[in-house]
Amino acid sequence: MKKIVLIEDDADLFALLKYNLEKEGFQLTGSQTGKGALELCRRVRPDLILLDIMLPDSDGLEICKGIRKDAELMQVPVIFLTARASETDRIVGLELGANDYIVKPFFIRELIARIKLQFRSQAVPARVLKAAGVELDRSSCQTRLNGQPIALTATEFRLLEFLMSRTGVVFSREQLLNAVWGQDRAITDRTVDVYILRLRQKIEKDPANPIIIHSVRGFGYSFDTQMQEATAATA
Amino acid sequence: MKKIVLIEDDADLFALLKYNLEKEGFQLTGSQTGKGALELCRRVRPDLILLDIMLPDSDGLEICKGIRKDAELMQVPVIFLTARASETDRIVGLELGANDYIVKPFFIRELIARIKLQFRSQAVPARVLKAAGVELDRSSCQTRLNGQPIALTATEFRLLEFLMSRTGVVFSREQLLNAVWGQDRAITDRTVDVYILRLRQKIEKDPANPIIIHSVRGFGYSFDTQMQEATAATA
DNA sequence: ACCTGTTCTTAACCATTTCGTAACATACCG
DNA sequence: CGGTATGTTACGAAATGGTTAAGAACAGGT
Repeated sequence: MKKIVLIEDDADLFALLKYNLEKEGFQLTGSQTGKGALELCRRVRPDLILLDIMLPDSDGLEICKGIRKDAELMQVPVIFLTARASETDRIVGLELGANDYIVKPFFIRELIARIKLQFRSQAVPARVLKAAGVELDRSSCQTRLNGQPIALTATEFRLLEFLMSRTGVVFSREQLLNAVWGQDRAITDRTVDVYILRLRQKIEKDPANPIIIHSVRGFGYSFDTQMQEATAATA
Repeated sequence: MKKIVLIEDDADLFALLKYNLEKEGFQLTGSQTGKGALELCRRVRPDLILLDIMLPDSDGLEICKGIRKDAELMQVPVIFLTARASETDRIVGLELGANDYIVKPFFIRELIARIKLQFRSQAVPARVLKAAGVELDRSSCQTRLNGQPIALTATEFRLLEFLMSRTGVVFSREQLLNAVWGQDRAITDRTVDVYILRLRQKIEKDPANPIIIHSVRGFGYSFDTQMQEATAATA
């Protein structure tokens, strides 16, 4: 659960924001004065700070400067709440390290959207396909089976990637050739069989009885973890 | 000078934005269709992308997905231009990697503020890249290995810098040439190999068995300290 | 402008790995 | 049983990447 610190002197707005943000699932701590705001932040270690720029006893901009100087808080995103659009220039122009701002009056949903934006852009988009114990990382071109790295050649990797990107879908050899080998190739469709074999040997527990990469007679192949065997199993 | 790509189908708005953003000192390229937007971005290498969400021929959200999948554009901030506030939920909620959005109609100054915000928050981190005992200082262009300064040529430095700025990501020779040598070069991709070799000789303990700069056969190279060698499957 | 040492880029060679195919073996189906 | 689809094996061809060497381009000093 994400922790947010709110520094806002207007009691009504403070209560309104607290109510709505908690409803949204955030853990809210706050202060209605600027004094001690920094100490509060250091204590709480929030994931985000909402900072009113106009405070009766101190300046929001000063507090932000303090945050950026503090080694522990340096990285925490700060969203300013400002009363006048004309202030945005100061917020953005100065080297304050503000991450965003919002002009009062604003819609709560707008604020929530901007809060989520901060959390989102921090998260590195995972480019990993995962299914049936097989992990395929598109950025590092690595493949793991139950955590253990396995060596795939480039073509094997691309084929597996394509199959895993649409699990459960059966592709004909023709389609696989187009997708993995390219449109203007000149190779036999039986080549696909060989690569399916190689993949099975590398990722199936029992390559002779594949349970991940299935053959669909007359149609093609599919990566499918759900598929049930039609024939009765013997024990 | 910061380069911005603008994808906006409304000709009037396009012209208005182009005028104002260029006046502000940005270098603007753009397209009024969604088609080819990705190619445009790849060619221009913008520092920021402004993307209308509603395009006549394609979906801005799809373009954004494409941007996030492209290794070279992955990190470029995207600001959405949206016609309705209700769309913001989609922008933020989905895993699109939008960095900000602005609801039409908007004040130009507001947009400019948000653009600067992106550049600001970007500029803060990573003056020094550090990994696997390699320290690379972007401002002084100095490199150290385990504290000891090592001499890199300009190209070696840029290549290492690019690889280190995205550790774990595999780049093709083509991508590295684009990123390090520039898009309108005319050199063989094997040149990359030679530079990789030189970097290895300078930073790897055993250049013949590199553990920092990895070759990923069929794909390219990556700077990766985590990578574990995949052993051939044995029974 | 000239010299000089550095850096850049290419070409070539070589060891390996990977690719694609044919051939053979086995399974499935009516 | 015959015919077709798929599994498996083995092998030559092709591609890939590491490495070396050498000329071209460049930069800095004089």
